[in-house]
Amino acid sequence: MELSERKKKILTAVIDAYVVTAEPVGSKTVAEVGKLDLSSATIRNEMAELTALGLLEQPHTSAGRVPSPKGYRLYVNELMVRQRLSLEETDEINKSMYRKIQQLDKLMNDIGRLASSLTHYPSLALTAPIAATVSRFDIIYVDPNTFIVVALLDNRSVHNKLVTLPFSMEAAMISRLAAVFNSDFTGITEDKITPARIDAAERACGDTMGLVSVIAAFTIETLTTACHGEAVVSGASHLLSLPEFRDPDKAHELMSYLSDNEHFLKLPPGTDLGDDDIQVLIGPENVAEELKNSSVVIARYNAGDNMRGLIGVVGPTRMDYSGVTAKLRYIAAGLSRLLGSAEAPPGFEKLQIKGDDIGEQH
Amino acid sequence: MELSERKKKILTAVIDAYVVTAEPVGSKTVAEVGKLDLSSATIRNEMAELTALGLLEQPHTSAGRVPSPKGYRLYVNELMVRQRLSLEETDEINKSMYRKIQQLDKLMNDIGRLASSLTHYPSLALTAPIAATVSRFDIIYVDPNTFIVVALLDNRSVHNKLVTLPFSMEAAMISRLAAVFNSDFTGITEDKITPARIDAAERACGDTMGLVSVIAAFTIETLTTACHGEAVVSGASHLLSLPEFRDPDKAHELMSYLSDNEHFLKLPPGTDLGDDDIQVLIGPENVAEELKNSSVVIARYNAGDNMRGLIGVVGPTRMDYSGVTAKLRYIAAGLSRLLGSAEAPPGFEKLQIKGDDIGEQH
DNA sequence: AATTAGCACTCAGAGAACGAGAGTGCTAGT
DNA sequence: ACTAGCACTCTCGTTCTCTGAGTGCTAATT
Repeated sequence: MELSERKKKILTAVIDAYVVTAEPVGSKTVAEVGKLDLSSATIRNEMAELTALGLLEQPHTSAGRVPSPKGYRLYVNELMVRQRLSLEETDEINKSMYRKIQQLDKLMNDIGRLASSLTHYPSLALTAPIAATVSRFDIIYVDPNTFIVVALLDNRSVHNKLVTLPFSMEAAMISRLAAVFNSDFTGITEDKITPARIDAAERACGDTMGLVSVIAAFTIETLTTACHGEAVVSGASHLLSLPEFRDPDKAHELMSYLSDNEHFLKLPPGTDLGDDDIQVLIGPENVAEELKNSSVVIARYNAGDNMRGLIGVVGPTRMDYSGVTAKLRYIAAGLSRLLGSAEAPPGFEKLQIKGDDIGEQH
Repeated sequence: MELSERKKKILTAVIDAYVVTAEPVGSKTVAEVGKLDLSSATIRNEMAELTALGLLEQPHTSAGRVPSPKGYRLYVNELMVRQRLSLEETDEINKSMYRKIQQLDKLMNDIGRLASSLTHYPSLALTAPIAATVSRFDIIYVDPNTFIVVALLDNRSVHNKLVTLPFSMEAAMISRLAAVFNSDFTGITEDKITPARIDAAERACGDTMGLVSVIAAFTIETLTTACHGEAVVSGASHLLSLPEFRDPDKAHELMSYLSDNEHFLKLPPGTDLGDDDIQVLIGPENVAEELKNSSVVIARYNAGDNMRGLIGVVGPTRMDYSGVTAKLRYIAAGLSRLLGSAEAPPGFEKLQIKGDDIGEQH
């Protein structure tokens, strides 16, 4: 069933007003802000019909109307104008994004923080789990008791571990270990590292001291954590300034849910983002009980096969969907662009420039 | 002025009761739980005197008494019995601590979470800034456009960076770079890496393509972040279950303060932990305005020269100081022990065992 | 037929009034 | 030195009332 143009306008007006005030919206208010030249009585009739359609709700008989989840859904799908960010906003995003791109491990944190401070909602930033393999091992001999294992993964991240031995060992062993690992442990996923394979490697190296086991264990650990995906939640305290969370119990419920970020690791596979790279989950559309009264907006970023993930915010169903989606879309696009350019990854030029900067500072 | 034994007992009783109920404590309650065989009237008189001494406070005339910060201070300094942890508790701590000790970078996070879940207060975990130097460089040639820089720091942590070039370069350059960096950039702190030194290194290597700059910049970055110290706050949502933070504004104030963990980076130098490795800051003793109504308990861990830091919790002044200090003390001691044993660092034996485990699983 | 003005009705929320109960300080008695 | 008793204080929860925003409906208007 298609809504009349007028009903659409009224629904939009109700949502717009409710988003800023968090108070039920009356017919009079709609008449004023809605830019329709109608009396409040006419609007009352229309609003009654919208309520009958389940797009609006009435907290109690003599109160104004509040958008229902279904109403928000319609708004998000059809009515919402795709907002453009102001120059100041894009500027701010760009600046924050380019600044800290260097440390990739800190990136998720920073992006989350950015999203949160931009939208004033708690944000979540997560990387999708992707099966990784080691594409190359190097083992650095430090002293007879110490060596460093370096593993270069196929997603171009580098991991290392310092190994200290309670006995000494000759340097030749190192090169044997490196050779064996490079031939037998590269290009395979974590589950392929079987005890059989480890045994074979031990024989191949003539290792009687468990060195192969140590390196294999490090490899397994590296691959699992690399695959694991990670979730960070930032800015949870923003919730407390929202009227819907003035009830400390409500706030507590959601915040404890958010603080266990394991919950969100399960998110990416389940959610299909469809054509657009953004998805809005309104109130009861969320599977988690704790989120049934809140909305989640997530945008996907996609930096080649190496790195994918989501960036999103959590807020009350009364949310500035237009603004939030615009901001998240922009951040995600930036992230894809920045990380995706595999040829000039985390900043060769930038690093060089940074070197120069330092040169001038001193 | 020395308090009579009886007054001490009464003060202790008031604090003990207030800690669990968060309600002003009346003379009758003290008479019951205080184990003194006195009538409430006598206790009333004593409590009046304690109030006059500023150790107790009265929210209003016809209410019971509440400990003042001064009262807590006295309690913490003299009255509090040093609590022993139960076997279950130490077990739990030990288990959680040994489990995840492997990934040193995740450690702070996990320890913070542990402290928080144990005490039910928000926790903060931070590492002290310590000047670091590189003790050894290695550069791994991957392909003509790619190499990996590995830096072993004097605190035995290893850092690396994958560098991708927009042009190709011969392998010989790599060894020259490694040699120069190992001779000229080891054992020096970040501020010694001057443009002059970089220029000299560039000439020494015959580097015209800025490779030295890239590596130098990486070194600087590594050293500064290694020095920088880090702070993580976990479990902030615990605040919301406390009666003193039922007022959302109060909760919001403290939580936003906590969520900006920069604040705590400044903490360690300022605070002198005295003889004992634990410190309690009660209410107004805190410098930060936002903490004037809360207490902070911090314990220091010290793992040799390589790693020092603090682990602490934030809570209302009404806090189970005895239990919290005991737990933090235990965690900090465990941390010192675990990290401090530089000879068997992040788990050689454990890793080996882990390898075996995996062997059996498959 | 669509819109509007008018009106009676509903109901949440703010404020006043009130009583109960916990706790106090003081006095007089043990 | 301690305690029993008592008058007094003050918060907190309850009840009650009143106000006002907002509604739905009807009758009038365009």
